Amino acid sequence: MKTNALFKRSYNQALDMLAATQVEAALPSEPAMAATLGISRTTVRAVLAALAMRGIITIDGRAKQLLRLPKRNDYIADADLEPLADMVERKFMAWLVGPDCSPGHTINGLDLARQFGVSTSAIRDCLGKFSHFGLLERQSNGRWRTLGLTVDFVAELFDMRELIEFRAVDRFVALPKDDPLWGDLSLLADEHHALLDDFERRNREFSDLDHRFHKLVDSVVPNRFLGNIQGVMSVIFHYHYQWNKKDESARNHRALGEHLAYIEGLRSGDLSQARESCRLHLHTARSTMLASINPG
Amino acid sequence: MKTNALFKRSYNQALDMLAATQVEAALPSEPAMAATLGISRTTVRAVLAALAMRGIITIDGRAKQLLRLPKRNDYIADADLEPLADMVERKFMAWLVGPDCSPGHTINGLDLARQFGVSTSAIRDCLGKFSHFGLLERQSNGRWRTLGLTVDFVAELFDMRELIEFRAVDRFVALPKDDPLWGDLSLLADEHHALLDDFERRNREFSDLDHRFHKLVDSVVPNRFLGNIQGVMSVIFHYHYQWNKKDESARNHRALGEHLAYIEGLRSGDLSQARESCRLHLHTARSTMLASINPG
DNA sequence: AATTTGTTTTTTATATAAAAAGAGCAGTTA
DNA sequence: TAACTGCTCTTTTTATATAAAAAACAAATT
Repeated sequence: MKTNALFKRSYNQALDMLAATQVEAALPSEPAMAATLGISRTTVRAVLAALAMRGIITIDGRAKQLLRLPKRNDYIADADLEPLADMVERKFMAWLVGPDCSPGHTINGLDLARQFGVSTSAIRDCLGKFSHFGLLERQSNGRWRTLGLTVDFVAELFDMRELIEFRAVDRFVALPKDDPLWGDLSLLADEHHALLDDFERRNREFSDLDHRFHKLVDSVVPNRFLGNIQGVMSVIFHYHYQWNKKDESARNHRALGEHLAYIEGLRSGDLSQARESCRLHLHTARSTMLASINPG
Repeated sequence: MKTNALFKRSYNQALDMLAATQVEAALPSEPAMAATLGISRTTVRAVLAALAMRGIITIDGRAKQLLRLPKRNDYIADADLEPLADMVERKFMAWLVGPDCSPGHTINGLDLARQFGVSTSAIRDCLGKFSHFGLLERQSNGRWRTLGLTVDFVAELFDMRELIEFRAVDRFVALPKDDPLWGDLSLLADEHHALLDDFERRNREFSDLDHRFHKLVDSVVPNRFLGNIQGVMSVIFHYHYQWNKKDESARNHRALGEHLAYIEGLRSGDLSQARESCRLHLHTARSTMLASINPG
């Protein structure tokens, strides 16, 4: 049956909300809570019922009241709060780059299902997703073969990225000076400087900033296929950098500088300067990725 | 349970083989038949058992003999020989461009399953596939929304195609003169001329030739993400042109001519000529597609 | 009259079950 | 001794069943 991860997440969120409420205060209506939590009223009602059962609130028709502030052990342990598909994806990526899987390996879905503690359906969905990402191949007999996170794969991924981003740069430079994107770019530049100023403490925030910066640049050429490719890239980057913490700080510092040069290139209005600063940055990113995949 | 389309196809193929055999002749071994039909011995045995049951052959250990030649009604009707996934895909594409579906429409998986006469799992797989193709979108509440085969979609599809093929052209022109691809290109040019010479009768063969031509050009820049995009394109083209037979002959004739100019452009070694002939052809393809989607 | 709650109906996500197809082994035959 | 058959075990594919979540509806309250 379906997992109730949504319920558990919402329950904990509701506890957070109650923690900021006065005891004996009246609680908002069900539709209001549903809107706040971004879930359906059905789930809100399930959460409210559970809270009442635990003695945290009382419900009498539309009179809902907070009886006591939530305590630490009222929360549902976050062990199984992750959506199933995310968990499978995470474990699968770990398996894919781990020692149990070499490129060209034939995948045994049943075996993976047992290893991950999920049903074969979940594995099937996951395999389908990654095959669209080009990490797997479906053979004629219906079996799956890994292609692996190889040097070739990364090279092709970056080829595609460069193709797309170079075109975006061309369009970006040509934007009229009153386009709102220039303002967004300025804000991002400020964020870069702020991060540099407090780099020791905040360097881990770079990953998010990087994502937003490239997303902004690419947004001048909206294309849903590009979205797909960016999806692959963020999955790869996400897992990749999770396993390669070595030199993370130095890497981020260098990238920050390159971003600023890239932003200057865009602002200069000079196409060749913009292209060159973009090329430099993407080249560094490619080398970093290749070096950490192939550390030999 | 799993469909036995493979068994049925193999059974009919076996009948074809038997039709070319002498009555009372000894039949090949199971492994031999498995290799010939490209299936496992398990399925061969199921087919042989069915043939024996029908009195077409006798089996006694390894002594297998043809009793009588197969007749027309020995064949399994080809109604359900199509793999399930293909059938669902076909029906889904038809539904997607049909009157029951407008862009932005929320998809009811259960309803589609009933309409198509398949289980919801099959629909789910199909929706997953098309979402990677950018024709559908998954909403936060887990529902699917159609984006539809709109003008925007086609524009983005062709943007991507042009981006990829222009780059391929650059690389193609720079190939050394002894590269085997030049020979392949010559063969394709010959096929184009042969098709033009007998255009009245054979113009329907253009679709296949078109596919092979572009595949050859793009093969100079191997990239698995590109393969994904080409996958979308062939699905779209396949269904699109199936429903738009109008002006097909004239369209194919024009494209043949453009292909030949394109081939000349590549052979000339002159980059700007190659690019221009490519641009012209892709531009025509784009207009044709847009015109037939938006006939108003 | 506009919300809110209580209840019912739909729809989705996942596990389970079962058929189909593949893989492999041991004994047998040519 | 090399290939073949009969059998068993494994893996994949699909349908079905069921819990979770959403949506819709109706009665009640402010």
